[in-house]
Amino acid sequence: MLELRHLRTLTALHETNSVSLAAKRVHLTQSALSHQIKALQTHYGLPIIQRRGQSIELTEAGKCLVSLSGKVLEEIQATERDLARISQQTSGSLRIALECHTCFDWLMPIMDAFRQHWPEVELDLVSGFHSDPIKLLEEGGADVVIGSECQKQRGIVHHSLFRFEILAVLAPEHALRGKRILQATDFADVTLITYPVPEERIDLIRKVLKPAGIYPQRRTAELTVAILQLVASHRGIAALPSWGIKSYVDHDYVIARRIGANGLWSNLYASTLKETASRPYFRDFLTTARNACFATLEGIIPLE
Amino acid sequence: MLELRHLRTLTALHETNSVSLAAKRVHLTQSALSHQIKALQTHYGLPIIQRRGQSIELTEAGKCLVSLSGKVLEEIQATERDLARISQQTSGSLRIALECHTCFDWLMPIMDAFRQHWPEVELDLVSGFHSDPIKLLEEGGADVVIGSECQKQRGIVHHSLFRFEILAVLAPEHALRGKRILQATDFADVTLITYPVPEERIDLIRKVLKPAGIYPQRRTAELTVAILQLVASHRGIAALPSWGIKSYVDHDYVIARRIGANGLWSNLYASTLKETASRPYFRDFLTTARNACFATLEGIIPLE
DNA sequence: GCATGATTATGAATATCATTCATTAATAAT
DNA sequence: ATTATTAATGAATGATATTCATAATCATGC
Repeated sequence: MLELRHLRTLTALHETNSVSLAAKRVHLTQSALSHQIKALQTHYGLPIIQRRGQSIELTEAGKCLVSLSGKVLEEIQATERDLARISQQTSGSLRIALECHTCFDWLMPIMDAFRQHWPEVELDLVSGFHSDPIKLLEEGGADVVIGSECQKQRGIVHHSLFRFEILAVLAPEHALRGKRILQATDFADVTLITYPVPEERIDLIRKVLKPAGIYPQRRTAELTVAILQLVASHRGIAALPSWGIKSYVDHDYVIARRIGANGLWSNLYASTLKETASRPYFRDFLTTARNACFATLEGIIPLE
Repeated sequence: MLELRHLRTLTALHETNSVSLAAKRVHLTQSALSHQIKALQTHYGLPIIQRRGQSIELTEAGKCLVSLSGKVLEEIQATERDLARISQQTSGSLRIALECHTCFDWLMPIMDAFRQHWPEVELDLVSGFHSDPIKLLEEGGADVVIGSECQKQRGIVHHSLFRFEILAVLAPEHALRGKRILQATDFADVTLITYPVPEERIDLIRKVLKPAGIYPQRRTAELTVAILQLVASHRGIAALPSWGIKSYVDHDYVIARRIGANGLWSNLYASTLKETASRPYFRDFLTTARNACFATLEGIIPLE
């Protein structure tokens, strides 16, 4: 018989077009999803998915169930908000500190929705640069830190968001355009365009260039668009999340290249104090953020 | 985590105001529901039900979840209809034979809804009296028989609908009005008003009067209202399902009395051929009928 | 008031069934 | 061809919902 877990699986399948990726998304194994799918198919006597070579595609029946899933899961979320309201756990503060500037891109619409749903929660972005953002939580300067840190620390909980690839961004006519994959040495003689944060917070430098002993020139800009403009006008190369530059790449404004054979990957977490983690409005924020990211951002992978 | 089974349970609780009755409704034990409820309550940190002496009441949180349940379960049913449409198992015939005339009362609105949902299914009521209605199924004269028979028979499936009480119906000023419970002997000198069907199909006669050797006068009428009119004008006593006379009793048009210490009870089944049982439109009809009956008719009890 | 019958709650045992594990089959890329 | 991914499958496992047995709670009748 149909259960909510099937619906959750269906949406994941729909958004990933892959059984194994969808499995990660719902924190199960690929095998579990295969079994679920098979059970559904025999139950309804209809194929739900169709193999299309490597990836899969949803059949008409599958899409039917996905659209059901969308409606149902939203209604459940809404009801759970109502329940929080009844238990009067509806107010508090959610001040978000961002470690990575690009995250503004996907965070904005989520914050708008959040304000609608939790009018009594004081929602804010913590501005300015902070050398140790996790410290902000303990000091009471922020309630959530969105960053790549996930060291175990008493009193702190790290909620996984997703894994994403950082790509090198070049002008379309750049000399390196011929290479499919860039190596550390390719950065020796270029200017690196970054956000105005210290070296150790730039993954490309910390994980790739520094180990190779390469220290390129740097130039900074505050906004993603500004960085891309500099790149497009041949002032240098940037390294940005794949989803942050997608639309610019699609419009041939810039081109993107993998860094290293396996690519340069980074993880994103939403870290909070233990007490914040159990607040209904934070749980709602978290699931909304995850759903929105997986639905909107291409090329991201679930963590754990 | 919330699952559909919880929602199904919630609606059952809402409609019965009793854990044990709700348990029967969803074909589980009372204990299972108690555990489910407890799990939900600890999960949301809110009480879902409240004991009110013998019965229970839903709290605000409970009602919240019930209204969710209503929406969600309907959407699922609708989607499952769509799936049937995709698998093209959407046409056929559903000719319904009624063993008990009173069933018109609840069947009518269900048939109307059914026509909307399954326009390609030929829906009909098989008219006239039939001595052996189950035979109609084998002969191909009907697709569903709604009656109280449930003898095992190869090729036939009996789908339980509900259990209900048959009450004696009297004029408010009737001589027997003082008795809370009527016995077989009380029927010795009265006229029994029934539908125009043979004795063996009238539960009161078959189960109560015949065993006691009592054969009262009989008078027949085609329609329930006609029977009640005769009762109200002192032409005799009738024996009808509790839910069939509720509104008349509520308006003091007639009064109702239990027959025998434990009451006279009867079961209702929807019987079909095995092949009909698996048709999506029949399954939809069945769940709709059950839901509608349990939601509308008071005093009925789930079977099995 | 006490006993009785009916209802709900609870803890331990059980059974069910979803999930994982270990493999195989299928597909794409080098 | 070979290797690397991905999906499918059957058996083993593990989690957990359900039942069983029982206690607690509450109305009702005597």
